[in-house]
Amino acid sequence: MTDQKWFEDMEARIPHGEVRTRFAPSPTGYMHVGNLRTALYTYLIAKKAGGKFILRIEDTDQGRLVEGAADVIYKTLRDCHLTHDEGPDIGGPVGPYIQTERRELYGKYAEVLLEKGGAYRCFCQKTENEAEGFEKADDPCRDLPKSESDARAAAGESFVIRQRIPHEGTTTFHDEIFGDITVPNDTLDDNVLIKSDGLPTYNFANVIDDHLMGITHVVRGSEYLASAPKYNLLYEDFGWEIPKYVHCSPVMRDKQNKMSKRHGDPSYEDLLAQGYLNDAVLNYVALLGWSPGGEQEIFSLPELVEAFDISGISKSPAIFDIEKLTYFNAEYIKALTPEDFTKLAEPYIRESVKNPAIDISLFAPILQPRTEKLTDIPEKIDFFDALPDYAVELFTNKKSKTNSEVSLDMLQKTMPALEGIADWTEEAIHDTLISLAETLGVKNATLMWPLRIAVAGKLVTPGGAVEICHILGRDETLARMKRGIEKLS
RNA sequence: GGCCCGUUGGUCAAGUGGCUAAGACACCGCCCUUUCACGGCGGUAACAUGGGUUCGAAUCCCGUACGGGUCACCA
Repeated sequence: MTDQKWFEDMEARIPHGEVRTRFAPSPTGYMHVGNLRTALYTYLIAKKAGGKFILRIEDTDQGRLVEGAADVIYKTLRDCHLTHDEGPDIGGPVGPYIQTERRELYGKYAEVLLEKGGAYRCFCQKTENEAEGFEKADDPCRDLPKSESDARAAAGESFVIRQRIPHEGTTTFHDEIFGDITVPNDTLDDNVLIKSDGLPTYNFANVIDDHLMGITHVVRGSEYLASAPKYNLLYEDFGWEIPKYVHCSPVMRDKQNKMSKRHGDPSYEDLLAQGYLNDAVLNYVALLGWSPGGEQEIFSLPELVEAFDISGISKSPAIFDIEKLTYFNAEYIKALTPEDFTKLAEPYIRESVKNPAIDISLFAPILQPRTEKLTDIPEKIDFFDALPDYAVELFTNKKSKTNSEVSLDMLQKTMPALEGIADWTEEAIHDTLISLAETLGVKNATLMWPLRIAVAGKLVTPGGAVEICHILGRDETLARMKRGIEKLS
């Protein structure tokens, strides 16, 4: 096959007439919150337009390869239901979808650019102290005659391929979020396109792949805003259509710094481990830097697809607020069916409640309305397995009108009542206690407070005395009350 | 430092020349209650700054300050 034919075939494969977006992470082994948000927006733009969402792995940095990193990406997308239509794991019409598997292709396009004059070989060796590189005007290779350049390359001399950027004029590009941006060309450097190991840099691979994959909207972090003019120049050199750019501002940890693993900020995986639900994280993250305009805040993924619009993305960076995430999480937990809640909460419940006699489905009603994070659960119910050694002072509560004597009295009168209950149901316990309080002429709290303290042994409990007694079972309840009476006597 | 970008309450944010400047989280108070919580009700709190333009500027223009990005054979 001639090269001409090869290029024609490549072009022929490009899909047209549909919105195509791509999430193009480099495989680092974990998912940043900011990355997740970019993936979400990318997905939403495609799906809102009925288009395709594509996954491409950008692994051209051989020095940073991480074992199994791509799997983390697949798993995250799957868990978040950001289903891609094409990608390394499922294939597609414009594959391969991993850049290292496309390596020879970049070389061919670089040759084309060399031919067109949009790039040149640079034979200068990189040195540590000259990390800034040569001033482009001084780069002796920029004006090397093509014949000499070809000869030295043929002779096996090591080189990189650099983009030849005009010294004069300005370049303007349009971003969907920031609008038109114009920069003087003399502030742009002749970046390396092909490294000496033959692999492309991000700057080149991106342009080639986005074109060959028919990408219509390039969604990425705003750190690429500065190099966007160079990409435009590349598209122009090739005579290719320029995609729409969507540069998203970063997610920050505070006013000054981006969120980062280094600073100990949580990644997506960390958040899950901290007891956050992936749907809640996704919902929160969607609203971090994007506003639907209305007052709705809780959105399912299909609702996000419906509501999403690029014009709602904000220009300025957004600070990640774990407290608001926690609020979303609590809302999502409350919205769970009791069955789903129990299933999700089981491992956390079992951390504290090892007694197999206790039916853990009983916990949903008391835990679900007051659980912000799944990891809060073990501490909340730690008294079920073993009664803590508590202070008698807990029996004293002003609002409930209780003190040691009152509590002792209440406990002693409550015991026989509970012993007499036929069916140990929540309703029966409740009714028995309420009518007893009425008979005794005391307010409900005066009766309930000492009971709750006696059976739980702590001040703050999920649920009230009735629910706790019910879960504990009659024998354990009575045993704990007896301990309370002994304590008070 | 050059170039580019941004700036509404503590945080996320609505707002596109007519505002008494939404809403949410957080915070505070009150109510309810079998504790805490949940729930209900209410409250504190913002247009970085100086000049223009205009009958009128959070909204348009210019400057200043502050913050960010970028200037790698990393992405």
